[in-house]
Amino acid sequence: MHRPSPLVRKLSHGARLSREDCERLAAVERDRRIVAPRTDLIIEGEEPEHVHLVVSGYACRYKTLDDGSRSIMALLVPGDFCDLHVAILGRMDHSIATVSECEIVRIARPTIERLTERYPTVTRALWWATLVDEAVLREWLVNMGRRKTNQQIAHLFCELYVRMRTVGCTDGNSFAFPLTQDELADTLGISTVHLNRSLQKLREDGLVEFQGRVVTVPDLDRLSRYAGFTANYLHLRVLPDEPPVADERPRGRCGPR
Amino acid sequence: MHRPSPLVRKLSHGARLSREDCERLAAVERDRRIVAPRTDLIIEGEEPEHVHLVVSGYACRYKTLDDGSRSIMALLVPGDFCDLHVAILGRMDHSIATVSECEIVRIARPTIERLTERYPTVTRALWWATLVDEAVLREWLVNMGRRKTNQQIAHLFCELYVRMRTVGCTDGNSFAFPLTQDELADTLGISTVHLNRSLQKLREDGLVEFQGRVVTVPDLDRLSRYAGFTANYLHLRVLPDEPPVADERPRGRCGPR
DNA sequence: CGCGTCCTTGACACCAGTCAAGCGTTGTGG
DNA sequence: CCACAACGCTTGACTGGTGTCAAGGACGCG
Repeated sequence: MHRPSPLVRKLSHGARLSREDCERLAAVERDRRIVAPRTDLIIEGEEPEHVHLVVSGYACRYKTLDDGSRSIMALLVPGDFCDLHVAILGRMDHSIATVSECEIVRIARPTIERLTERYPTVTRALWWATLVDEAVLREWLVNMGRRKTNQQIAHLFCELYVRMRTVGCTDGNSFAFPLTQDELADTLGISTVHLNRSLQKLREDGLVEFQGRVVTVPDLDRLSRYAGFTANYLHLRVLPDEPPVADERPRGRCGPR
Repeated sequence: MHRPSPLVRKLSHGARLSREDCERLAAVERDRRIVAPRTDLIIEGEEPEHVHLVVSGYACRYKTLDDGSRSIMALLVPGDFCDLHVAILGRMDHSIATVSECEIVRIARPTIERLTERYPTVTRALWWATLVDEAVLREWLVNMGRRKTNQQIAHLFCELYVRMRTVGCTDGNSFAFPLTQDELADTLGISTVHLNRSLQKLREDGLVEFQGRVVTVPDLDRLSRYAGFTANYLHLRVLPDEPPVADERPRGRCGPR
């Protein structure tokens, strides 16, 4: 027996998956491909035939406005679907790109449909995943609207730490974080310069370390208190006290191999 | 034959509902109750037994932070579900309150489950509705992050005009908008004073009128261009050129009666 | 070695938040 | 019917957070 995939780890918080369910999900994940960093997977306006799933690395949802500014509306980590919704909505209303090098699974739409027609538990799990995505979006909205910059950054790091841990992609107190500061600024809705200075403040206060595409959170409790972070909106079954998995990837990578 | 309910009008953009489907949905909407303005329907942390649907009036999703500030993460207008997700996620991660006086339908969870088990088209329509909610959240994130205040306000008004029109709640160029400026500021993530001054600017420029809980958009095209608004993320089948419905409610109210 | 990408820093302007007061409207009770 | 209170909108003054522009520096890659 080998370790479960990020997807299975994540979905097991959303439904009680039988061993068969897990195997069905695993079967779907077989066809993987490596995608270079900063590569578009889907572009706004397309009507893709495949659903994409991140197995390792970071991807993001984004939109580019008329004036050239960019908004990153979601970070996709291992176990996250990129576009489960497109089967129903039809046309993409935003683009998706890799941030780091990624392993991506492409799943034909009929495969998903077959899965959801036959296995209600799997359906429920997928349903759950998209609802959690929605909850994350709401929290980001709160973050941008009503928290001050430092808290906002800290909050994002708390969230990512917990999300990465639930899919087994943390290494002790650290996790991979391949975004440039420009990209991070675009996800927080602030300017690069301001982000840079705020980050320095957080480092000075010993709340986070940030070097070489790896973020370290020395004391998650302290950072959470600082940011006003609670994991409730992630709707994890096993609460975030779940001990980090023992053996993990070395620095700068994320996802199983 | 009487006019379709806001819910049915809205969902018909998401799936090709048969007449029977429409009747099933209408049946569910029979048990209505009036709720006073500024009343909580559900509070963060609860595990409600019912799903709520807005038939008339405005409601909102919101969170209150530790420092007392409030963030409004969604405006719910006629035809919108408040908490379809709670059946799967279990616990509410935010609260929902009425803004104006509302007509609210309460639907027992088993009723929803029965509906979705038997009628795939209805299921698809509900699925679609929650995905549109998610798309709206993404657009709001863009709005807060990368548009300047005036555009941001204008964009929200464009969105609401189109949403209200698709459920038959506009009156020519006008629609009900019962939020106070404090509430509007909390949904845009800015301060009341700043909002007030920005609003005045929009009025001076003749882009929107705003009086007595009614917003008027004299020229939707102009406002859309100003705000950088496109309706694509609302995923409506009939594009927003759809002429406003002929007979409509008078000022200050919304929703059928 | 040289170029490009990303991070860092300084200077400066201005957008936006806060505090505080005034005004208008509404509704309620004497 | 009027007075008062409550609420929401508006305004001014002031401060500080945040964006912009620009330049320098560190690092990695070809």
